[in-house]
Amino acid sequence: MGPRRSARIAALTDNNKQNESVEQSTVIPKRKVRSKKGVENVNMTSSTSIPTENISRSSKTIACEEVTEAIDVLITPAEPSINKGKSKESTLPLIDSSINKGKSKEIFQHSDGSKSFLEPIDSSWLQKRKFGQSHDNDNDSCNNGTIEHSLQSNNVNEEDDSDDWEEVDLSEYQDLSDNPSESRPFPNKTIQLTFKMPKIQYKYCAMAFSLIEYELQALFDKALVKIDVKHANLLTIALQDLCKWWKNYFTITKPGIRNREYHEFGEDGVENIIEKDEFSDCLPSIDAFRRSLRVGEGSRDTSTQLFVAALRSLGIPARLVCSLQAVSFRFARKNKTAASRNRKEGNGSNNENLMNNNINEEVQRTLGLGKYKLNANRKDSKDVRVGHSKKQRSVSKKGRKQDDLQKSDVPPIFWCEVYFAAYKKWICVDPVRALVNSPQAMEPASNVTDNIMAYVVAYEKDVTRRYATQWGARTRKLRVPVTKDGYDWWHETLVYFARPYESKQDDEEDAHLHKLEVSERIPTSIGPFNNHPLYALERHLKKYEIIHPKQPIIGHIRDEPIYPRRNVKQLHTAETWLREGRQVKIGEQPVKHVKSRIYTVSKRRAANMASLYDEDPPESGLYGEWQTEEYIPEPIINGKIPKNSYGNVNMFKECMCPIGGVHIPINGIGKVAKDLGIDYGDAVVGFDFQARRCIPVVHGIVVAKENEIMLLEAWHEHASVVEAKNNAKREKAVLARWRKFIIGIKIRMRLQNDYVKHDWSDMEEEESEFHHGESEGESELYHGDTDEEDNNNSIGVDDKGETNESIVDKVVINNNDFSDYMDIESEFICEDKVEVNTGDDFMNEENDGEGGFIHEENDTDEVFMLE
DNA sequence: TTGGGGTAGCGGCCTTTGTCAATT
DNA sequence: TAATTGACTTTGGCCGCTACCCCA
Repeated sequence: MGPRRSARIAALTDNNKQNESVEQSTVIPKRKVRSKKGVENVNMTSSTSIPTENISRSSKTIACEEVTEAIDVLITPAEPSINKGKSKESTLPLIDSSINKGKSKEIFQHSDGSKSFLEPIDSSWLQKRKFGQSHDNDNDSCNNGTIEHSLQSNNVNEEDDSDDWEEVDLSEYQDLSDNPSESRPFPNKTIQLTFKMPKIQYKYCAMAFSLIEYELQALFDKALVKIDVKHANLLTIALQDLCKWWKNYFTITKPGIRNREYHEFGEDGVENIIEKDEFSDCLPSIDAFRRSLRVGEGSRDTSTQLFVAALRSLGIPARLVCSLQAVSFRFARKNKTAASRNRKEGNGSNNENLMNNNINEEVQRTLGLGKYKLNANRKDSKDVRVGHSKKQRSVSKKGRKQDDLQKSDVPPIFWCEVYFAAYKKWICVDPVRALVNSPQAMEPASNVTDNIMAYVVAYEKDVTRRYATQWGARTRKLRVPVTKDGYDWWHETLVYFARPYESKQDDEEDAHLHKLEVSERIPTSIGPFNNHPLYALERHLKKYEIIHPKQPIIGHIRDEPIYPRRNVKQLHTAETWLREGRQVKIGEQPVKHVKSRIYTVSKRRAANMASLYDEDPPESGLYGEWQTEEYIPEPIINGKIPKNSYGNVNMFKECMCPIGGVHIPINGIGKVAKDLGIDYGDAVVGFDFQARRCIPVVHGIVVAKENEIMLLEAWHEHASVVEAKNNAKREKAVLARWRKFIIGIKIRMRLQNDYVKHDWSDMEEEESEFHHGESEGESELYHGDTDEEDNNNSIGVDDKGETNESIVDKVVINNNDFSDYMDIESEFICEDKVEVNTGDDFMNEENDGEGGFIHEENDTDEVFMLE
């Protein structure tokens, strides 16, 4: 079996990192080598390595498997006499075909005490066998597409299948093998290399492998010796036979995963739903998975997954395909129907309606399943919920028969694909229904709600187009749509799972899928033409669309011409094209007229006037892109800026700037230009729509280029003058506030000096009266007869912020630069602190006093914040 | 069973250059 | 007196899509 497996894998390649490996395999020339003429001998030793290119490739391949431990291998020059394929040490015992042939249900006692019809996988021959297998696989990868080296000769019936091997001119290698000392690729010295040895992972493959009847294995061997159409056909037959055998072997007990609606998840959450699911089996561990294989029972999903494992054990490059049952982003249609029906009929109470809805949901779900039925231990509860529908009862009756599951022709969620190197294609294989190369059979009917085909993935690749016969008409619409700004959720998601490199095989497959997409058959009904990516009908055109040109006509449906979608063109008004930086060519007439939308007040008035005189409402002419050209701005002559009818310059795009002009995007600079006598135009860059009014957005001005420097210099000068003025204004305002603040302090102190020392209660009363009597600002008590006198009574604050009033013991401004307060003041919040040490502790309360300050208590100082 | 046609309901997009009074 | 600023209004109407129903 070993050498034949080598051949097989050479033809079809390793399948774990399938694309990469398969690509390598496809370049393998016709040459084939008898295992008798092997040129290498591999011994297992413990040493390290001089990795060769081929070996490193091998190691790479193995690394794709689940490997954990590394061992060292010593390669010595080949000894042909040993590798005649008959070495007893390297030859595994022959498989007794009776094990698999007709006696597959024989019961064996396993080491763990369990019983099954399978021979225990830890039997010695199997251990040896899988050891041989692993090396065969490894070595195949080492061949680099030039020659195959048989490392192990565990030759099962070698004489029998020797006819399958082709004679290859090995003169080049004959020398090598006969005279090891002269070998060129391997000099006459020991080469040590290291690679990782696969661990227990092969055990699972071996389990599946051991189940397969020997005739089937032989058939695959025969089919895989060569890459041509003849052998590809043989491989198809082998796959069909394998499927039939698998269908008989594996008993389907559950239908598998089904699509759910959003509301079904409720409060249970996804995990609980999965565990409670009656339709699929939740395999919590690899042991459960293995047990399912051993017993030969499980859901349809498990069946396919195990089948893929079996295929891989045969060396077939197979990959699992899954039609993801994503929860729809739309509302549940059926439920809504039922709910509305109940509403209309008005039968029963709300609770009854609710119950009916639930029942209807179950009915729909069950009907959607077609022939599926639950297994025996679940059926009772299900029957109760299903209700009294006649149709449903019939489904229920059918469902009791286990055969229904087995014979079900409802497309599964899982299936697999096998790579045919001869065709350079992945071929669909459905082990549940024993179908080979029937991709169209994988698509569920449109009325089935439990199986929605929207995203079909094969490992890391989206292969939906291979299976969706109505990709553009139906399947595409089931997906989360691409947003207007181009965000494609699905594409972005797949990026995380994609390999960082693309192989030749990937390119071929992508090209094939693309070909399928663009060659989708024309729909046979009207509906699917709506928004179809390839075809279009005139009736589905949107308001701002037109078909141009009206040739070619692809076909007709009910006497209505079908046009290619690429001929559907977008139309715009002349104004909209202008905003895109394009203008309508001279002499072009609108290709379509639409009723003008009445949005602005001015348009409404125009419409009212029209209706007053029984005139037709105003219309807008629409133009296609082919009727427009790039906007050509007018030139500036003698510094005169060309303007539109509103006295502005349209600057929706930078390319619309008048020739010889420059856009200065500074607001307010127009005033400076005006002062200098420079002609300018306000630059309109867009529109705002507020309260049913269209307001142009002006950003800067447009002037002649020769005036730009002069204008900018004047602008900077103007800006500095304005800034100085503003600073002076702020400074004045801040000083006024400081004056007010200090006066407030003075008032408090006077009050304290005059009243507080005598009687606190009196003070409180009088202060209360004081607050009521005085509104804000200085108290009249401290007003002089004149402003001058008043100022003399107040505390003066010089530029350094120091007071000249002796009654205040100390006023400290915690800021070195007084001017900073001006900036702060402008925001009406002063975060810097003014420390006031009055010597008395009379203001230990928060107060928004006459001076407009707030007192904050502090551990160490009295701190006030200006407001 | 499938699909067309009609209807209802909903969400979202479209619109494309004021006027007047108070204040500075 | 001219220039500037800010409030006003307040929400329409249509398109496109989907769900649903009825019927052929």
